[in-house]
Amino acid sequence: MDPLKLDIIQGTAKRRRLPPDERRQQIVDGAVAFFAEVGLEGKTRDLAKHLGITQSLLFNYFENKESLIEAVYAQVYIDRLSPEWPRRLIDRSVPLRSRLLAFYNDYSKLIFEYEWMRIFMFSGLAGAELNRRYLEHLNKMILHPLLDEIQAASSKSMMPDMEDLWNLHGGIVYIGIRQHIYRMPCPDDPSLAIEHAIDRFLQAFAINQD
Amino acid sequence: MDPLKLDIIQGTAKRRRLPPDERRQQIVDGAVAFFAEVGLEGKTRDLAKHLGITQSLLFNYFENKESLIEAVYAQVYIDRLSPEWPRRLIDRSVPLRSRLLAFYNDYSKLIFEYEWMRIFMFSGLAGAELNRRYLEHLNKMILHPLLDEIQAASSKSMMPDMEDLWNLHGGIVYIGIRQHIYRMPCPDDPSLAIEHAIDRFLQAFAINQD
DNA sequence: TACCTTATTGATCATATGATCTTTAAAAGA
DNA sequence: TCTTTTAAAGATCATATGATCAATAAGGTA
Repeated sequence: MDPLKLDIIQGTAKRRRLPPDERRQQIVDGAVAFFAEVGLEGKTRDLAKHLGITQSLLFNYFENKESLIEAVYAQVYIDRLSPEWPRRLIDRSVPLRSRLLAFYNDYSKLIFEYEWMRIFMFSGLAGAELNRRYLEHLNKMILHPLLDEIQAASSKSMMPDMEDLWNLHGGIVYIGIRQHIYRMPCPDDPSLAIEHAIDRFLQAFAINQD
Repeated sequence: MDPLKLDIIQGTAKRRRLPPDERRQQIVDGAVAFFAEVGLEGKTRDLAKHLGITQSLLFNYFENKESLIEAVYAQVYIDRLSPEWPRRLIDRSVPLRSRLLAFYNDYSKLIFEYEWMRIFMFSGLAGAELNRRYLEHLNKMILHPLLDEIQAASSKSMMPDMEDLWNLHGGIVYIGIRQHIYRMPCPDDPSLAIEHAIDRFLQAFAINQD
């Protein structure tokens, strides 16, 4: 076991000086894990204990609890939506099915993480502005272009609308909700379920599934 | 405006005696609305203010905050899963599609309620035992029988598994999540989206959609 | 090694919070 | 109208919690 960890448990840990940037990052990392576990109303004393530092040290790096949570949000939300996807999703040199599979397999790897999933849900329930912005961004940069692609590829007699696409999206995201919010047993690898969901969707709109 | 409500706002409300059963129910109803809004860590003083009573009165009716939350859980969870559905879902005198439509239209009416949706999510994140039991019950009494029905109706070459059914279920439930957790604009009536999702599902498994 | 800078600690404050208990008064019955 | 019962309020307690600040010591530097 890490000797520092052992010292913390035994209460015999010596005071350790870290460069401010490093300590700050350590606190944010710990806060992400901590708040993902217990929610954003988790107590600063518990977080400090979890980190093996004093509670007062937290306020040396963050003005108050709110700004610490802002840093947690930033760490969790930043770069979740890769700027490459909007381009790749509309690249018609690649079959639509391949694009959908590639996107949702990448995307699920990101959002099916314990910390992301739970902090997203906690912040959503709390009505966080960042949450709202994220969903608007997802809608505008991913889902709308995607709907255009799917509509372009589908037969005119049965075009999907945005609500249909949300259904595809929601069915996939729900795997992560089952796993990390409800802690239900789930497949280790969701890619097969994702593939099937995408294929059912494409089939319904008579889209070539080669 | 309700004169009592006005009195509460103006702080001129007179003390009102209610029969204990009635007051208790009033507290539980108020607590459901209150905790759905702010989460289970909402403060008893805020709840009391919301109800127009003193904070101490809460503890006249509930031993502690935990037992009040238990009462909230009970009110929200009890009778959500009608005992009729397991029977109706396996009634093969009715077409499978009709059974699915009837079930999910009924079910969505129940779970797409603001209070239910949010308290379910709050309690899920908190790891409440009742939440776990509810999902096990849903799995055993609804989804498993449903899978049997769908498998019996589908062509042998492509049978859905439980993960496929969770995908259908999740895609539908996600409408409520978008609406009440993320507060996104959603269709007033989800029945069309539900119908389309069910039809895509049935089509994929070559099930008669008459 | 001695010194200096400053990261970290420990003590402490003000307020918030769940819970308790005595006092008050609303409503029913004599 | 007076009395009785008890629902409800008001005062209060013990602890929890976010935040502050002076004291301390780790680790680099001369």
